[in-house]
Amino acid sequence: MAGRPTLAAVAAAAGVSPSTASLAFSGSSRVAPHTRDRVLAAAQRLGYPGPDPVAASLRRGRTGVIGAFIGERLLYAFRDPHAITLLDGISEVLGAHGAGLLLLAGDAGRPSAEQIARLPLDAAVFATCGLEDDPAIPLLRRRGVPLVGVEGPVGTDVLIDIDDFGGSRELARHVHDLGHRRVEVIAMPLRLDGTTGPVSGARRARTHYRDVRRRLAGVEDVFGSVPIHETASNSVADGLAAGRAVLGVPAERRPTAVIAQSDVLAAGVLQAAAELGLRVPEDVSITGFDGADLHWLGDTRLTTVEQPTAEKGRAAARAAMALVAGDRPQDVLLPISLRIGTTTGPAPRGANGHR
Amino acid sequence: MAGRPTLAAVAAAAGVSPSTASLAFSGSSRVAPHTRDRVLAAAQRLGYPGPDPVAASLRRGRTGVIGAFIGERLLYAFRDPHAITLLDGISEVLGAHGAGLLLLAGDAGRPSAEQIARLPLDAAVFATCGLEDDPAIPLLRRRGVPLVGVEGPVGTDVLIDIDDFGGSRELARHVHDLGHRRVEVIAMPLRLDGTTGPVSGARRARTHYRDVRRRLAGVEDVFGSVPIHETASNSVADGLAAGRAVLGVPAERRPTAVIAQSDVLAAGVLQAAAELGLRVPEDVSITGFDGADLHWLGDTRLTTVEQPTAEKGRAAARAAMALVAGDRPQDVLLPISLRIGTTTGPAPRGANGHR
DNA sequence: AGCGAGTGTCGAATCGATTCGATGGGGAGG
DNA sequence: CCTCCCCATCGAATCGATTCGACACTCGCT
Repeated sequence: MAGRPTLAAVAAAAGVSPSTASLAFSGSSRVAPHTRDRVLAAAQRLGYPGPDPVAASLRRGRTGVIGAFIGERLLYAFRDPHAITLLDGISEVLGAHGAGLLLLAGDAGRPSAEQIARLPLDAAVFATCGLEDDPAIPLLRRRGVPLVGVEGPVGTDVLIDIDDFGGSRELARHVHDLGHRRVEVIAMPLRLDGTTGPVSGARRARTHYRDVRRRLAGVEDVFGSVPIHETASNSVADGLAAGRAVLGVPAERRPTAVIAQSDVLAAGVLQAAAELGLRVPEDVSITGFDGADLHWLGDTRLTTVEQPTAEKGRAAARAAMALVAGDRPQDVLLPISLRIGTTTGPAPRGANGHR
Repeated sequence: MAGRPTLAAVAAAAGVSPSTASLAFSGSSRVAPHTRDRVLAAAQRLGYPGPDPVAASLRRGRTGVIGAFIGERLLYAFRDPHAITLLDGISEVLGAHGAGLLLLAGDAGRPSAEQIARLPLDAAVFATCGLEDDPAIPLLRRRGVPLVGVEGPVGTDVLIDIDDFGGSRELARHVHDLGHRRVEVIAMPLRLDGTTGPVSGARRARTHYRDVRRRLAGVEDVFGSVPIHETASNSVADGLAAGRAVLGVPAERRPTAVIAQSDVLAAGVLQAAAELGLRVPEDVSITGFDGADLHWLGDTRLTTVEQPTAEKGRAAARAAMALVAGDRPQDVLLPISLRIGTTTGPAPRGANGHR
């Protein structure tokens, strides 16, 4: 009688069997109100805090915990409003189901195998990491953990997706229609190795992230091969650095439009343009992707591809809950739309000469 | 033999007892290398993914999951770089220990009691919610879950704290020394009821958040009673709204200095000042609190009180791990320091008349 | 009064691993 | 050659609840 009271102790105190006590706590209608009250009173008296979640999980086979993988370290991932909104959507649905959200981030890139093996999970969502062959996937798969992928990884049970290619192409066409011919793409990391700068064809071909690859393809579908500048991570700071590199060149070599692969990167490029005294969109057009809420931009409205980020999160969470329940939910393809803002305009005259 | 293989099945296949197989997986030195290899080979052969975490948790009495309470909904909490940095610090330490971070947010303000009762937790950190008497605290306490508080809640086992009062007072003194006499505070929510606008004495006295209260007291220690404008949440948007209200009045009633209770709010006030054509710091001085990394401010360096946010998170996580291990860690008081930036300057002449 | 239906409670098996104390065998020392 | 000790392995209890099928009792109907 040293430790915390158990359900058995409560049952004994209430003069019922453990099974009845359990029924009383689970709110089953098969127990008489009178009996339930007696059990609850006994629990109150003994200071019993309710059934032990771990024991219940073992027996039930479900823990009520859904894991969310974020490719990077928390600090970096959450600099991105898009990632936060996505996670908020997930959290919203999970909360409504009484489930918990377990964050899986890594010190050095991703959660350790040990961590994955030791944590109780009913299902996992690959949220902000489009790594196509994340090593965690087979690990979890072997453990029988249902997997939901968001816009990226392969080998999951369900995929929540958007038309990256189509959206990117539509955006590129808009830029093309404005007369731009010298464009440059500022890309999110193509692989997880910290490389930055101009991207060679070989590296381009070995792009590790599906969303990155598809967005590139959309642009290339319109412009053909375009110069790509890779960033170390998807952040304003890296967008700024890339923007400086791409825009800080003699005017005749400077692109007239910069297509950033995310709004966060675009925000950095906007900063770089401001630093260099370039007017947007008169001197240079800048586009993003995501339709994130960049509150600090003030009046500037970024031309971007808007995706229903929160809904993407919700859909992912719903799919995860469905998988846990044993259903086989459908893949989801969410609509996206071009949003034309104030950061794109006609290409400057005479700027479209040779390159 | 239908479901996933169990440790017992592996043991049988390897020709050893379950206990030995368990030892082999836990990496105990008490098992012969030869035997371990045999067990591991059998596991490989059967596709055994390693010991079930839930069963292990039940037996061990520990789940390896630490909960983090964030007062608000994810979306709002993570708009604040300070909150993210704090959580990153927590995540860093937990990751190093192979523990997981379970996010506890709420649709409507906080996690439901049901959720708290059902989730497996070894300990919990009250991270970004300074609510002094959060109803979750007694709930968890009854369940025997060790609690760590960050700068706020009472009734936890360990408190990770900073000197809000001292820091705020030092900041206020700096403002006072610059000659400002007409100052106004823009406060984070005093209570969780969505009220905004000027704060009455009665409401001031019923401040629910400890950090808010202490920061107020620091200012009042220097300036005496000052007008307070309460915001609906700690966000740039609400800071902007408050800034408009406070600064958008005739110059003779306008404060010469605005003391915002967080950097995020201050960022909003800066925006409001810009909108109203007020120069900072010539026309109005603006201060923040936290020392967050507001990358979008460009050259503007906010005068603020800098706190070691990441270290606060790490300290909280270390305390949580220590509590789980059965230790009784000490409370932690972290140092803070005034950081004078470019947003404070001498009070405009002749502005300090009657109010 | 007898029978069937329905309701409330109970027993016992089960979820899957961990761990302590016991046991057996082999090697070293006398 | 015998004994003592140590090390690797094993048995069995345990963690705390859930759940299925069985059982007893009551009520209603004929």
